[in-house]
Amino acid sequence: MASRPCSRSSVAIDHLTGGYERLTQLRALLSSPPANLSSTAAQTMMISLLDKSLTCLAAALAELQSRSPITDAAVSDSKSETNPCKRMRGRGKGRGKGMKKMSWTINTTVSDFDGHTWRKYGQKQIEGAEFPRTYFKCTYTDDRGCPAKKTVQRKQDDSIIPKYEVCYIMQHTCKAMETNCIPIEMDSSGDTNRSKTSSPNWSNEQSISEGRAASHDLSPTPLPLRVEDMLDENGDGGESWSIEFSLLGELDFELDWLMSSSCNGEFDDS
DNA sequence: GAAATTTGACCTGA
DNA sequence: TCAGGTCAAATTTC
Repeated sequence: MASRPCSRSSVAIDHLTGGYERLTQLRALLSSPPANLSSTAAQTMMISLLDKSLTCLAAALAELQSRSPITDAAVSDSKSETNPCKRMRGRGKGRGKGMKKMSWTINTTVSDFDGHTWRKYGQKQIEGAEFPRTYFKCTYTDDRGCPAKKTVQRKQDDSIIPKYEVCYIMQHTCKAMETNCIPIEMDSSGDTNRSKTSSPNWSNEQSISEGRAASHDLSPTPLPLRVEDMLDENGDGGESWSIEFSLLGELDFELDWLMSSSCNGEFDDS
């Protein structure tokens, strides 16, 4: 049983708490929408709340990533051959030093919420997968040397809303994350300042935005908000844990933290 | 014209 | 040998 990661970082807890509070407020808003608000304004507020929740969660992830001790337990326990996070060994041109990188996965219906800009650099049909895997790297990889990458794998799912497994690899060094938990401004101006910087173009039929759009079609019916902290029970000492959120029965994302780094702090061989 | 995306080829670890 | 990650030229978009 891995030590509870929450105890490692009060900052991460703060971010998680902030995200939870916003989700709670969102639920309250859905349960009893203010009568003086138009449906459009209410939806705008909901979207704003949701976006801020997501940025808080992303900030928590970043905090945990930057503070977590390095261990190779998770890597050695990699079982999933289709999970890029658990398989990353630096294949490809000019690589091959056996680099192992910090990574974590998020199962989500909204994969473009992380507030970063990404450039697609590849797409690959993965064996056994119905949909191709898409490879992104930070827009600033070239000019700022930011090592952050992510892969997006649409998962086979019978539901209408597509689900994606987003694997983040390495942390952004290009800029401070735009993920600080900002005090909620419960205005109804309609200006949500929604982040439009991430994933500017989801290629092909990969309508990731489609999932986002669907997620915005929120029903006023109060639905359960569930936050579960599910620590890894493998008991192998690996720094692996996940937090699953299920919001409104429509939006869900699972933070599957995997410390897949074991190179004594050398995250990259570049 | 610059930037981003597409896509086939290439490379490497398993 | 194969699967998967990356490169880079061609193409598309703004």
